[in-house]
Amino acid sequence: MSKVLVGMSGGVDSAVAALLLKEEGYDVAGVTLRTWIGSDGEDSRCCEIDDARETARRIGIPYHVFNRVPDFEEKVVRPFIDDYLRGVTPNPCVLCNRVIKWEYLLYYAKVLEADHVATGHYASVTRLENGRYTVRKAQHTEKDQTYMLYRLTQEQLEKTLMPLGKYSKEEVRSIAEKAGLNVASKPDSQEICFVPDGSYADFIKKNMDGELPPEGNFVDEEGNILGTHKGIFRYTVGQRKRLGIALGYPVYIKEIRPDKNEILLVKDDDTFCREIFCRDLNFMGAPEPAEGDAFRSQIKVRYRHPGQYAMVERISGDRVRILFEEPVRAATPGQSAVFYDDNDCLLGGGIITSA
RNA sequence: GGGGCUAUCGCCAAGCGGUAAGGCACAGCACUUUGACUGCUGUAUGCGCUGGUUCGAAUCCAGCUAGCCCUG
Repeated sequence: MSKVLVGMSGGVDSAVAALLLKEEGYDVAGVTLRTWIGSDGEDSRCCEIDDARETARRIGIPYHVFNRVPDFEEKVVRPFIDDYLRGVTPNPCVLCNRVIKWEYLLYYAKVLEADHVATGHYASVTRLENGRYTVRKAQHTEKDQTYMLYRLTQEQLEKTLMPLGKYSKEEVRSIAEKAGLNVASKPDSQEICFVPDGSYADFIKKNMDGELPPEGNFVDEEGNILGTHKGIFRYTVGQRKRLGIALGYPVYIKEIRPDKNEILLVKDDDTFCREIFCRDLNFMGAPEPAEGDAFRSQIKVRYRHPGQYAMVERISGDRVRILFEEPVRAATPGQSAVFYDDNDCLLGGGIITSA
């Protein structure tokens, strides 16, 4: 019998993933990686251990908790803070999946002699004809989570099971309910797990070293000063709210310029652009393209983005140029551009450097 | 010194005697395993101040105050 380690967050999704695998006949064990301890001593929302343990007991599987707090701090939280301080908008979940979740899930799978790891992501692991592993978008596309998974390696995917790809959120909840799991109606997780109150600016102030980034100017495209911003780490491209500036019409952030400590504001239509560049590439369904090669692909520029067609051209070892067929809104440095084929399979992706 | 104009929510701004539009900003909620976007809801018992006319005034009248402009 094949043994599988299920990463359990304490939420419904991973609980049902464990349940389904158990029903399929796998030898299932539950694992929670403890990644964060809130300042008030509470567990972060990413690892509500009591709920996970209770669920495991209910399903009748062994359950383990492993401490990865220091790793998470170093590999996810630190870069998150550093990015914001340099005027870049990070996506910690994308990073965490590769360097924490899969990294340590697989490590413990080896220790516990499990053949597979599994999670409650809404996505399916698939092997393409070319022999490569990839993830396919969830059938219920509103919940599709493949965007967050694009950094996973072939080695990680090879051993991964995602049982929820065919299910809708409603079905998952109803399965949980039928099984008598107490997490059945638990609210969906949201926002950054280590910033539960959603106020990441306060979080950064509390956790950074050194001086607080200074105030600076909001400017328009002609260089006119429109107002004062409260430190670039508080802002992101495409942002409209909380600028504290009243021009009579809404304005959006087009660009954050750390070198001048200024922020460029434009009218809504001007947040669009056609060309962006990426680095830190990872190829999944697509084999590594040679330098100079280009392919057409559907691209998501943020988690909730329907996707738009573009040509992706590898312009150097770790750099790609993306030219959209239609302008894309508020592509943001630090966020990821993720490539898909027409069968909803993930081809690869990278981190946006400039738009 | 004389003449003129303007004073309505944090900003802009409708209103022109009948019981305070709207935009921006702001706040809350919804949406969301990132940041955003978006949507919905809320926000002046009061219209520079003091009197007066009127059934009724932000809207008419008088005085005062402040700012702006023109003229000496």
